[in-house]
Parts: sequence; C-alpha cells; structure tokens
Amino acid sequence: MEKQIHGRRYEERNNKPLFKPCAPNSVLTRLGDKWTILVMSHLALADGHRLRFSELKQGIEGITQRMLTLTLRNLERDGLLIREYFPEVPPRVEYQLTDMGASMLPALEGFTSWIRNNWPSIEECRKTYDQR
Amino acid sequence: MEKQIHGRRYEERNNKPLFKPCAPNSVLTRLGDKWTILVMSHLALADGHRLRFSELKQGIEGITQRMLTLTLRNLERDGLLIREYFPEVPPRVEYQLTDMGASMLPALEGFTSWIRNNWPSIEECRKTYDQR
DNA sequence: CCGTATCCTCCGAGATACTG
DNA sequence: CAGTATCTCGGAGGATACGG
Repeated sequence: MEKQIHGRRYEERNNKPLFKPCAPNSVLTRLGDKWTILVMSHLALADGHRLRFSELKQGIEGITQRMLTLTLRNLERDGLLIREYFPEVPPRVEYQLTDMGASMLPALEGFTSWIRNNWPSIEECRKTYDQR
Repeated sequence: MEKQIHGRRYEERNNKPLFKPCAPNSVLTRLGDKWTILVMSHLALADGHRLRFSELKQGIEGITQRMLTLTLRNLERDGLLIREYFPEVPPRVEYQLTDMGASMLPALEGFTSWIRNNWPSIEECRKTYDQR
C-alpha cells in the first residue's frame, strides 16, 4: 500500500515505514543551488518582459558568465524558461519564464516565509552547536 | 530601498534590480540533498515518538551509516531535531523532531504539491531537450 | 548498537582565456 | 554580446574497516 506523510510517499513493510530517494527531489536540489532562485526572481520581476543575458548578469551580484549560462540551460531544460536567440550582430538573446516557471516561485512562497521566520532561530542554534 | 518579489529581497541601483546570494538559502540547499527530507519524514511519521538510529537506517532505503550520521548531525545543528544518548550496553540513541523541525515539512507541503503536479511536465521537457 | 576514520570518486563551481 | 573551452580546487557522498 502507498501511504504519505506531508506529501512524501512511503511504503509499509512488516508494519514499518520505508522511504526511498526519488527523482522529483531534483527540483528541490536545483532550487537549493546558489543561483537558480536569483535568476528566476529576476525574470519574475520583469513580469513577462523578456530580459537579455547581460541584464541578468548585471542584476545578479557575483555570478559569472559560465554559471549564468549553466543555470539558464538547466531552467530551459526543465521547461521553466524560454530562450530566444536573435541572429544579429552583435547577437542578442532574451529569456522569459514559461507559465510553469512563473508559477514556481509563488508556490514556494509559503516555505520562503517559514525560512524567514525561523532563520534567526536556526542561526542561533548553529552558533550554539558550533562552540564545542 | 529594500524591495521584494515572491519573498526574495533585492536592491534597486540606477533603476535596475540587484539580487544577491544570501545565507538563508542554505536551508533550501539542505532540503535539496539526498537524505534530509527522508529522515525528517520518517521522524514526522513517528509523531513525537522517538526513533532509534537503527530504525531510521532501516526505514530509509540505501542510506549508509555515515550519511545517516551526517544528515542527523546537520539537522541537530540547525535545531530541527534532538539527539538523546543513553549510555547503556549496547548503547541506544533516540531522535525526535523539535517543534521547529515538526513545523518544517508542513510549511513545505504547498511546494511539494506543486512539484507533484508539474513533475510529469518537467520530465517531458527534459526528454525533449535532451534529444538533440 | 552506534557510530568514527579512511580512502576514493565525482561533480559543483570559480577563474581565466578565447570566439562567432 | 553571449557565450564556449580549460583548468583547478574543494566538498558531497559512497565503500569499507575499525572502535567504545
């Protein structure tokens, strides 16, 4: 029988729960990396108005060309944004969120506010734990 | 001036947004790793009833002693669970979520369901993208 | 039983340089 | 302008062995 706790599926074997790693976790993994949320937030702020590569780069402190490219490619691969290439000289490339991409950050907002509310406590716990 | 989009803070410089990496993102990073959510889910299922190290290990498919230990230590460090050591022979160690820990997965549930709803589409996009 | 100690491999991610 | 191509380093995470 398939059961769930807080949206996480698990099996029951010999009356004991069994949890398994699963692929959809890769979505959380991506969101947890250093740049993904910043890129998506910048695009969300543009709100349908497309942004150029250079605009994104300037709007995200410390990101390198390479990491921006990788982050954008991953998001494109997942269908969260659309890349549009204009073969001009010099070249121009514009990015915008897909509908699915635009729906992602709002869906995350509940948890974002949990983090904001609990962050001071977490930081405090880390300090306490680390001094020993 | 401090502004926000979907709970993400950013600055405004020369009328352009500027996003920066921030420390609270480490919470998402941890949740994105391979084992953290599985460990927390198992503890959440126990619902206040404490679990032994070996119970956790048996209930999470494929986890090694080392990774379970590391995951538990990180969660303890963040104040999300409590570790209780009983100096018996053989030794016994029990774990349970703190109140903050117990509130975490429910806060994440909205986004979990977003993932579940959009996962088929994401998988499809990846396949399409990968064949070229 | 509940870990720690080693060793190893792989990949994320930064720095830097080059190009259509 | 918007990228690749290399190189490098460190840390995540697995396998295995040992210890209180």
